[in-house]
Amino acid sequence: MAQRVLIMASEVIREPPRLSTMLLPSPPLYAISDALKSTSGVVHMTARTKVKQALDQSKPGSTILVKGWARTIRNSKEVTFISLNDGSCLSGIQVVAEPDLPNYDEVTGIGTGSALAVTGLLQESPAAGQKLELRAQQIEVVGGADQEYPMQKKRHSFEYLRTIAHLRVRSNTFGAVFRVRSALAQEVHRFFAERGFLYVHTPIITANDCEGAGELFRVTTLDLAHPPLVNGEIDFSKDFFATGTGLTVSGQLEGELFAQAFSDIYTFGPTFRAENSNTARHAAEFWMIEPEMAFADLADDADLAEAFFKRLCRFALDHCGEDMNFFNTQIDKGLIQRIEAVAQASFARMDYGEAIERLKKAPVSFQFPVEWGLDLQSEHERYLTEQVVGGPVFILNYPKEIKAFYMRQNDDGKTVAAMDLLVPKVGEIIGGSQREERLELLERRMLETGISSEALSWYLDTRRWGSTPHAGFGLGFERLIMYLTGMENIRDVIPFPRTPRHAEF
RNA sequence: UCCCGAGUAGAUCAGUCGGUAGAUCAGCGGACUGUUAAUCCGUGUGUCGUAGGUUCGAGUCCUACCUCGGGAGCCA
Repeated sequence: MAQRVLIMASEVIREPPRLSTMLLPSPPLYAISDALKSTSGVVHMTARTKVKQALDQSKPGSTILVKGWARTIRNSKEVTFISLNDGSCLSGIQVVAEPDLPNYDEVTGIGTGSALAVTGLLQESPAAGQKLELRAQQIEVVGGADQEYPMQKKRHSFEYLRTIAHLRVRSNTFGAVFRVRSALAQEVHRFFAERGFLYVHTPIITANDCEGAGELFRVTTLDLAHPPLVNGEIDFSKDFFATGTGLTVSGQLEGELFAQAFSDIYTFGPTFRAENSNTARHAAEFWMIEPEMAFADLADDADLAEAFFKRLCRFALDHCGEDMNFFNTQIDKGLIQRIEAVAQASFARMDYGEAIERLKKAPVSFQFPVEWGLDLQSEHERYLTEQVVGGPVFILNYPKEIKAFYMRQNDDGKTVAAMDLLVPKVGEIIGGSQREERLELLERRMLETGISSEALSWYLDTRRWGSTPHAGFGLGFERLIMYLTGMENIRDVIPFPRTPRHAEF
């Protein structure tokens, strides 16, 4: 029976759906074999093989079909070499074309960036540089590229490549960045799934601007040229949601609600901040991972953050080897050694008070003052993680005045149970806290900081009924990717970066 | 938003004392039986960011603006 189903399935793939079968669900279009899609009229007898598979698993002597984009073309009178890359791995496959091809003239004339479908014999390469190569029997120019193609074989500056973000993904560096990014995103989900964390999709559109994490982007359907007014002010009761709304700056508050039902949860989604930040570390749209645990305190929170961060380092080293080697040689010479050290390290933990003492005793002069009660500046954070500790360090228990209203107040009356994880080169990469679970203390703190308890009544309800000690943190996904790849600008680890004045692509 | 720097060929950059611009790579033409940032020969390439100003004369000096980059703040 199973065999019969298989045969039927293959028949479905070979033939377009007929009227008599239309009562059944239509086979998905993508199931139609590439073999039938050739526009040249020539039917390829082999299914497409990805370059990674061809190089890793295929045996010399087999005939395969690969499809991809030409990175470099080197031709001489009797032989032409094409490096074909399809994004499945950093390496391209070397296609060897000789004049016996019927369209050899066409092949020698193609430009960098052309899309090709190559059928050929996989064979061991007689020359150095690659083990295997593809001796072409047939080359179809699927999509040509002329000399206007803006990417050259030569190395380009990242600044220039940002202006062609739609094409830069075809380069070695950005191929590696986005393969690592994808692999790490999947590992984030695996990490939490293994620990029984619930993945929650918190809303993108929000009506609360209470967290103070940044300026909101406004979301509205009002006619901006003629907005409805009440007493000279815009009347948001006429807006789509009957209230002022914006894009979320954090999923944390909603994440806390879910933690009070599912115990351990996390969010992983886009976050938006309308700050006019012009730095290598800030984007207006970025992705953030925010776990939240009920029945947990600050130490549990730091434990989770440490396990999480080390796991991601280990994963990048073990499963993104080719791309990581590329970063280690081309982008950041000490990268692998540094990440290896972090993956094995025990992260230091230091109270804010001790950090201040250390900074005061430091034999260097800082541009900004060091005083208990003042926030740590970038230069201070860098000194702590790079000079004092020489590795990742949690700074714990900050003065309450410089931290958010929801953080749990410590018994000393001066500090809150906040933590920042600082790492060399990047600085702050994780920020988290134990949350204030005591209703009265939370309400008092909101009053002090001028946050409306009416607008957050749903948040306060979790403290009213079945409140638990709980804690969580936020990890900026792009900062993680920067740290793991050695890339120094956030705009180069996100596909189409949104920063002030930039929303193209 | 503040401070600093930059903007010259398709790309990366040089351009001296103020005298209307040059290198490399890419491109194009040719050569080459195995290249791999291929090599060799030949060849073309400019609103010098924009607008003013000083000057006999401005890529160069001055002013304003625009854009980009670095640093800072905000934070992840």
